[in-house]
Amino acid sequence: MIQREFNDVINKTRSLLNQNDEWRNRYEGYALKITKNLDFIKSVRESFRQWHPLTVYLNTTSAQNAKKTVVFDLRYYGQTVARLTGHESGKHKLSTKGLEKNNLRDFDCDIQLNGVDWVGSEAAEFRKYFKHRKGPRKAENNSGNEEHRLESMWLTELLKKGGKALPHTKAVEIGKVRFPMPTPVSASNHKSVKYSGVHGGGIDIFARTGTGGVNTYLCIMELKDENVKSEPPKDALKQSIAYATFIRELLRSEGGRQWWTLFGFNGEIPKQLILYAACVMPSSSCNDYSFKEMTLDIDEDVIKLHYIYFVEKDNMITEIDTSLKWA
DNA sequence: ACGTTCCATAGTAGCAGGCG
DNA sequence: CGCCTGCTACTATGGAACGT
Repeated sequence: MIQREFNDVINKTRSLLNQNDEWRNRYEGYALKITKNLDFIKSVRESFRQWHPLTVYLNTTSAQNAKKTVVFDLRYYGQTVARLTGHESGKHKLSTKGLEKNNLRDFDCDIQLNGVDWVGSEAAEFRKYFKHRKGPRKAENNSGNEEHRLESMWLTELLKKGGKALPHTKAVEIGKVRFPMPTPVSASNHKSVKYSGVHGGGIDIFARTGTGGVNTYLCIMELKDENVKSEPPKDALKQSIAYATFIRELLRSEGGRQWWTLFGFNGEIPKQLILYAACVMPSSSCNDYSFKEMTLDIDEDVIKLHYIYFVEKDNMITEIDTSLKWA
């Protein structure tokens, strides 16, 4: 029975998280530091504009270190092409250090920036280059990047102001910046979850879904760039269930209350926490609907399973087949 | 009816590009 | 360089949708 396989993932993940509990203090520290820096991060983010098609990301390390300056990643089709260092003074700097090789290889971009002014002509030149460049990476070395592209496309979709493909679903951000949520477990090999400490896997797409109040749930989505027999939806789901299990344990841990706020909620954590775990995959003949409405228990809390099968053209979502009730 | 969160729409401000 | 114009990221506001 497939439900048993899913429950095994939960039990395995919980047991790993109990055997290795270094993550508890570590993640509590993350939440404390990030919360402390949050206003600064937000103020820097609001002090400059995001230039389409470049998008701004913030990682955990940078969020923790963001006291006087904050480093954002600037990504193009999901790939980092530059770093923006925001300063209290508003004099932000742009640098391509360490990224030049791939920028040239993947995007034919030979512009090298060494901490130039964000408002200066060199930075403008750089933005302009990507603004006018058409399409993602050059095809000959695009292997491995497809998932990044789709992830970025989905985040853009879920952060749109209106007319989004998946209504009432919004990506979780930190200080109004895209934030890849880390975990201490690796679940990318669907056959076995393992504990990986600081080198754990990240949640592909982390969102809130619902219309407000107790009717809004965190949704842990695992994105795949293919939907084929060898890597079917249920394997992606197992991955999202493992990460959802971590989020459940995190929210029930010492630092849980602060994470709840960082994730975008004002109130207390509900007595019964409901988390959604979903696979996000291109629609194909392998679409699986068998786990629709399936609910898995973690003590008093639950994980509800969902699917999101989509059709995409030119980096835009054109069709959606989902169990999320808002679509 | 209230509280919460997301959505739609209109208005604002800052950038890019064109032109002299 | 400075001015104008169109475009777009962002903000503000009011409303919708849900459970309690």
